[in-house]
Amino acid sequence: MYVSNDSFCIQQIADSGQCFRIYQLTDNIWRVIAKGKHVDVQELKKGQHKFLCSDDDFYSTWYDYFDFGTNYGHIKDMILSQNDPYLINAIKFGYGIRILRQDCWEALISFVISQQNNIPNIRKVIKKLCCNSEQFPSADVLKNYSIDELRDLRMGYRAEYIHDIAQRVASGKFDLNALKNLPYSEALKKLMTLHGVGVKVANCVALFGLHHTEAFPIDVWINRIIQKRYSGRFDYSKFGNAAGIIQQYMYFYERSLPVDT
DNA sequence: GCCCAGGCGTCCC
DNA sequence: GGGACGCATGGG
Repeated sequence: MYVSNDSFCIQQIADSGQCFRIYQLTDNIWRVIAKGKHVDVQELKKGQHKFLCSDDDFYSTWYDYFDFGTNYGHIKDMILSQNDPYLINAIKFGYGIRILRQDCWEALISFVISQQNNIPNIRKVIKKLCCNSEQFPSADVLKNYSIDELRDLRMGYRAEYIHDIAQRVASGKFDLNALKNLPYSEALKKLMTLHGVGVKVANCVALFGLHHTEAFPIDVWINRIIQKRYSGRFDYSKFGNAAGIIQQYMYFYERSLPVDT
């Protein structure tokens, strides 16, 4: 299945820090694991990819996952029209970034693990959590792990959070499915009732797991950008539903720059 | 040994 | 409501 799209780059998405289960197989092929299965994606040249799967599989699974129903060209044009030099450079650099439509549960657990952690390590822990399989453990499976067993997966102090969240979701005390019907601000509030989920993690779950693209997660990198490039003030709310996408362009671009620039 | 990484809960004011 | 602090782990 050939895909031609100027706003899609599998390498950039793999390195964008929004998902942790895309693995580089060769110099131009990446394996994407999601929804209990995988697809290998080959970059032929800029803006042109080959999905190594059937057309049926592409349209029933991966079209939605990679958010191909959204026109990122239009979103970029809207952002570019603001004439913000930093954002212009960020979009030029991260032209192939998109917001994936990930599973909410996986996003929740992944971003609890992500706190005070670095991306290579996050990927490693999640891989162990999945027992090297393509199936991300459900709440029903995770609830049976003891805190010590979770610690053995090198989660550190986050093991207690994961344990507690798995109990609450598996027991139905926390209704993950109900989250999907809530508007952004209410979903955020609900998420933050979970032990180990603060403002940042809740926003990541809202953005990557619930596709609330007005969410604007602020981690150490984004905070640094706001301090360094915007004198401590950045009004992301003016971008509305594009705020979360802008956040990804900024995050991806800043991390590519050499220090002290 | 130090500092940093897609932070958060707790304590204290 | 804000500021300091501890927290596991791995890499530079």
